[in-house]
Amino acid sequence: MPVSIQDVADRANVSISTVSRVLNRRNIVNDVTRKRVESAIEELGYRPNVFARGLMLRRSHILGLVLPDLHGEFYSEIIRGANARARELGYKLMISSVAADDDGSELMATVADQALVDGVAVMVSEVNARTRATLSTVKVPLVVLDGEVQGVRHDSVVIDQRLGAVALIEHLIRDCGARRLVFVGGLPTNFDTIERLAALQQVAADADVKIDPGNVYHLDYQYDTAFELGQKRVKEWSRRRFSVFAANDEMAAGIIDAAIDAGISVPDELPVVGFDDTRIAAMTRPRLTTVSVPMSSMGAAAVDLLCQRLEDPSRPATKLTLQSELVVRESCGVNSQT
Amino acid sequence: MPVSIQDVADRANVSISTVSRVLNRRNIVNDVTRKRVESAIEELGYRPNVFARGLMLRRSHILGLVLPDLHGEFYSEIIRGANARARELGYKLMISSVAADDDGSELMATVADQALVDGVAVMVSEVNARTRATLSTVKVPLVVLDGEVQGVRHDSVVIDQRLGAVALIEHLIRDCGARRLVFVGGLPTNFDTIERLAALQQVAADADVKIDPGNVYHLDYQYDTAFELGQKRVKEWSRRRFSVFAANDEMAAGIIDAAIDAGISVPDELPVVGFDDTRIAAMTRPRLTTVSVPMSSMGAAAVDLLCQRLEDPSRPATKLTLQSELVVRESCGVNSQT
DNA sequence: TTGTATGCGTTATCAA
DNA sequence: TTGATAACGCATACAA
Repeated sequence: MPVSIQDVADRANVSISTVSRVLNRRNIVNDVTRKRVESAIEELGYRPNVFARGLMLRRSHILGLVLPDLHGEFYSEIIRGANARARELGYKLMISSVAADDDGSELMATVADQALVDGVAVMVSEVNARTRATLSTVKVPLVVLDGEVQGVRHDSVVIDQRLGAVALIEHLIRDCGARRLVFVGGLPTNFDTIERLAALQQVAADADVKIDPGNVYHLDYQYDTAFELGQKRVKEWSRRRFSVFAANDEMAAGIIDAAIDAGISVPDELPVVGFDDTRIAAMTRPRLTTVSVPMSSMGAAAVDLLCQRLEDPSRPATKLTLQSELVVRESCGVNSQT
Repeated sequence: MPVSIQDVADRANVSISTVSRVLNRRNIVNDVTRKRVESAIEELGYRPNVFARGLMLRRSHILGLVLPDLHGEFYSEIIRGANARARELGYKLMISSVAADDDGSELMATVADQALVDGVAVMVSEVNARTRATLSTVKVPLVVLDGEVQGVRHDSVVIDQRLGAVALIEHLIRDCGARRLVFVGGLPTNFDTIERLAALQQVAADADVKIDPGNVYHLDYQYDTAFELGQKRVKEWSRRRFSVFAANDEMAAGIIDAAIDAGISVPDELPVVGFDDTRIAAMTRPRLTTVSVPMSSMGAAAVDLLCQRLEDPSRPATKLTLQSELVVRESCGVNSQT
């Protein structure tokens, strides 16, 4: 049933080498024979066997993309960006996700599965000894998304959250007059949470604004849990003139809705800002002031980096930094339309 | 650099066949030799070459998943479900998306790329002659998601939107007293839009409720365009006591926000319902009455079907139907908590 | 229980 | 410009 290069050769009365040549470097074969081979290919509906070809060329033209099972839009936007670029460059994408709370074994299995990919982009929500050990076993070009793994040679694409976060908080403090802040983040070990909280603390210290450790909450990036937290705290926060910095839009939306349900006006009685600038940010009322993070660009950049290293393996390790950007809308109290 | 089965054999002082045997979990290998081979494998960090193996076994253990570039959450939920099940069954997932407005050539290219997958699940936003022609060239097991392709042998998993849609509209008419309806859908050629509109028209006819063709809008499933439409129409709709049936949650959210911005109360002055029960549905105020659609189950089912056919190619074509379900919240005017 | 030899479909090397 | 043939790494029928 499967038609091989030999079948084509037979039908065109040539050798398999000739068929292979019209397939790959078509110019070095006589016009007439080429036509003959081409129509044989056409008639037989011949497609080269990917495995045989991969065996020879040691290339699959497949890239791996390993993601933690993230809060929705991030996830899909990275895939979208990576997918689009991969197609442009003639690659396909193999995707797997490993649970955010993975103990490392799942990542291990996933990475081991990558035997056939030409390169792999990995996003780990948390870098620890185990992930480091696992990633050090990767034999193909490796790109780490949104993080760095010490002691492992890899390119990386990171988002400079710092700049956007700093701009956001400065805006909150300087332009909106925030004096007391609440931080609602993900797990304390989460890379993004760490970065965003660090930015907050730095700017707050500079501006002589207090962050009480009791006002740092670690949730799970979900709307529901943030909403529940909001239900409990929102009145107090409002009374004490707090402003809320949520580490993603979804949690910000949860807080806002809890406030509104409690009859508290956002931003007048409680300013709230988010992070990521997902579609949700334009759907809340008031619309979210947030930081836009180039998610799909990150996916595309990862693919770029992978392909570049594939072409030039000796290239020095590259770290690509993408900028995040403050997006001022209504939820912070100063609607300076950009 | 790449360590082959021969290297392992050498190191363990056995032949490659023995290595191959311990690899394929054949218990027909002496315990002592097996141990020796296993530690050789371990020490060398040997991984079987996927291509060589594929060449022999004619199996890659990779499944293809082709999706249109859909409205966010649908897309990622299907991937999530498919990915999880694929892992359970020992398969990997290759994902590609083809633009919803593809003229067919992109789908063609994508499908042609699937040469190495053991099977492929395809979701087409629109079934036409061209997609049909393209899909008929697929040589591996094919599962069509949310649609059927005449004349092409394939399994399929569809969501019975009809039932959920009918329940939704009956609820709107019977329980909420809707007498005039506006439909806001996607493109007229979109499968989901067609189904949902058909359900609407059927129920409306049965209940003697009018659907003026002028009140059927075809947008693009996005929040923004629905919001814009809402800005123009919401007052008139409210004045004339219309209810709005949006074909997805995102557009419903757009309409609701436009209404609220215009000072129109939802649902009191304008009931609005959505479809899909995405996370957005719980984030609107009022919360959306909608129809829950088992998105991730669809992905998982697709993988199941693929694997089943892989095991038994002669199995008759299967059509798996997943049920959708009415979810009553607040946006329709009757908050009968389920 | 283990080893030898063959073939899977392709590209690459070399000779014609 | 073309053809014969040797790899590529693995699984397997068959021999030992």
